[in-house]
Amino acid sequence: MDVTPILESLNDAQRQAVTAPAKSTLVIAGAGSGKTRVLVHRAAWLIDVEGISPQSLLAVTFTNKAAAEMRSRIESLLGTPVNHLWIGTFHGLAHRLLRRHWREAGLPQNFQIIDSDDQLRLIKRLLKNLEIDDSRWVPRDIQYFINGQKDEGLRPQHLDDDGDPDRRQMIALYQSYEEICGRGGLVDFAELLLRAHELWRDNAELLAHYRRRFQHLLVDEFQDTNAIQYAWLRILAGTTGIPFVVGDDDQSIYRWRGARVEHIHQFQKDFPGTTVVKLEQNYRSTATILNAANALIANNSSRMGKNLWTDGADGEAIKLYSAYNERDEADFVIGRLRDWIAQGNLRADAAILYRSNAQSRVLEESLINARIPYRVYGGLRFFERAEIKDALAYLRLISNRDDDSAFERVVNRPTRGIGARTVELMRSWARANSCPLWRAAGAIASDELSSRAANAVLAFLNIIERMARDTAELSLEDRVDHVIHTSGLIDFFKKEKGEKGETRVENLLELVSAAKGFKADPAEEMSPLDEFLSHAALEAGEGQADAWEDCVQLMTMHSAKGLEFPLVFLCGMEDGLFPHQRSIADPQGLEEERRLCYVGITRAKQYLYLTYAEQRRLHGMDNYSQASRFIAEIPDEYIEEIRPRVQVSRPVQTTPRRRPSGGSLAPGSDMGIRLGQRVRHIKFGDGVILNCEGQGAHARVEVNFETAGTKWLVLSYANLDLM
DNA sequence: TACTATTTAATTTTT
DNA sequence: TTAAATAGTA
Repeated sequence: MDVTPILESLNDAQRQAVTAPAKSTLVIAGAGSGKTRVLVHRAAWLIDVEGISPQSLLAVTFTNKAAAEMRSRIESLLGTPVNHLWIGTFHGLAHRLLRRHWREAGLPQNFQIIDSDDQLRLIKRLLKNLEIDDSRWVPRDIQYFINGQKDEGLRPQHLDDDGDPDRRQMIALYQSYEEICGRGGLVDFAELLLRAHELWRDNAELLAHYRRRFQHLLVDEFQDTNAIQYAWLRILAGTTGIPFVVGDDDQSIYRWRGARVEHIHQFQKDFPGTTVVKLEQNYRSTATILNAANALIANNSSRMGKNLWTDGADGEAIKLYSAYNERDEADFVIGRLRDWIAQGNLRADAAILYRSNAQSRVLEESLINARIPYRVYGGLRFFERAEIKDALAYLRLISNRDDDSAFERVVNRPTRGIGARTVELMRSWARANSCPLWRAAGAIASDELSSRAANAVLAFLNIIERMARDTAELSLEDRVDHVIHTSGLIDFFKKEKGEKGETRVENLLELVSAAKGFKADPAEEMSPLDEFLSHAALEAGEGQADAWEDCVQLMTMHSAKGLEFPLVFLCGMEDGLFPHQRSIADPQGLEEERRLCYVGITRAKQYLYLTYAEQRRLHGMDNYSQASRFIAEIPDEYIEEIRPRVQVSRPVQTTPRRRPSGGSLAPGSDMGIRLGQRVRHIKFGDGVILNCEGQGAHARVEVNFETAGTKWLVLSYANLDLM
């Protein structure tokens, strides 16, 4: 067997990982060290060299995108399509299992997957039903609680209230939520994982079957596994399965949604004799960038320990720009982008990264002014759009009348005279009889309702029944097409004025094309419709379609994970913003922020800019902040500070004239500023003016504050009071 | 029922 | 600031 194609392009460490003996292996793969490549080559190695059947391989990723990429790279490496190789997300694979074994899993055959939006609605409705005050019991908190428990593999009956009445209530709500889901055949994301785990736990034969089948378990982004995902892997591996997991403890940034880096340590305990391979050679960034990243992350405790290196050039120093405010910060970035583009570089090779989405606004405005095309990542995805979810809800009802979540969504959409009061009656009847809304609707229509309301309700029930009947024989796309028209959704959105309505109609038509392009897998034991609905829930689609044009990339540092760009800006490097205020107090939180910063820095291949604003408008309030502590954690030798281009530097107006009304300095005014003048700042307190420079809107003063130290402030923003 | 005024709160996000 | 949710009005 010629192993050259699989091994020739690998370095020693990568090769060691790829050819590791057939026992558990842990690969600690630093940023840009060829993590995916190792997984892909390992799969190829097992299949081609070790002669393992693709059937015996299970590859798990966190996103659909990563799964698709892995499959295509394996196939191109092997030079042939690989069938019967299971590659997917944890959720996708769990879903597959549950569809195959719905009976054993205790689910109805046509169970539906609900996304977090549906889940939240369900919880809100539940609170209404139980007449619980939703300001005391915040739906989001309850959702967080439920998902958190499920992520830990815990059912309500496993939970103890510890005598805490609040907790008891939470558990009770969890319980009620489960009942609703059970009644409607609804499965949320966390439930997919939990059920799949229980399926194996409680069915020895099934488990034995899958253990026999899947000998090799390949796992990507292992540092992001949560408890139930890890438990799922462990139960599948048993004592015979061979896990090959790849991750980077320094890039774990999803603790807040249940991910536990600790699994990396736990793994070595659970699988004694694990081969550990560290990939530390980086093929992405300059030495300067790597050194900075290494120095930063060294401030974290309990790491596996790892030092990225490159045999490439040092590259340029990291540039640090301290802006007056967020506008100035944006202008600075735009200036650099202009240079970049003028030098003939691709806009798409530049990325602006930030901690929170709200920061994109100012940057976007400046980009628009400068006429630089850009693309913001994140935001609503295709299958998450309201009109699409409406259409899907009709389809869900066609598939399953008991789906309360879908029922509530479209019962009066478009409006058909079924108001809040009528729905309320249905809810209480349903609650009293522990039955789905569909049955309740039929029941109250025949006695409790006024004839007008009853007619409206019956009309709705009829529409659904008729649609189900009339489309049963149609193809999926014709079915969708029929539904969006006869449901009245198209007409409803056509009436909506402005461009919004148009877009919504277009999106609905796009849904028909999506259905047309959707190829159902005949091997799956479900109807094409159910399969399409599952697909819609599990794969929410692209955020923005116009990825073609060459444009600057804007995204949060979280969404940048896994990507790389020749030119990167990390904006808003201020304490309070990054690290975020809400994480600053908690050591674990702070470490996670630091890892996020590490992720951000290591996105850059050649040029990295850090920028921060001395003053930033947040929530309509002016905030003054210090440079992020992370900047100080990077050794000076790697950083070059860029000073704002100062044109004139001379003292302004040395003789104080009459103060402006209120004693505060109006924007653009130079009044009252002289060296030695005592001033008071809303946040920094009292201080003395040491220095001034510039004029008009750009005039700045250096103030030595008694408690906050010396600072440069822009006069027109600082709102100093003369003392 | 639909539109408008008022209140409230405000990381990060994939499935 | 602003977006979303809620309350109040036509």
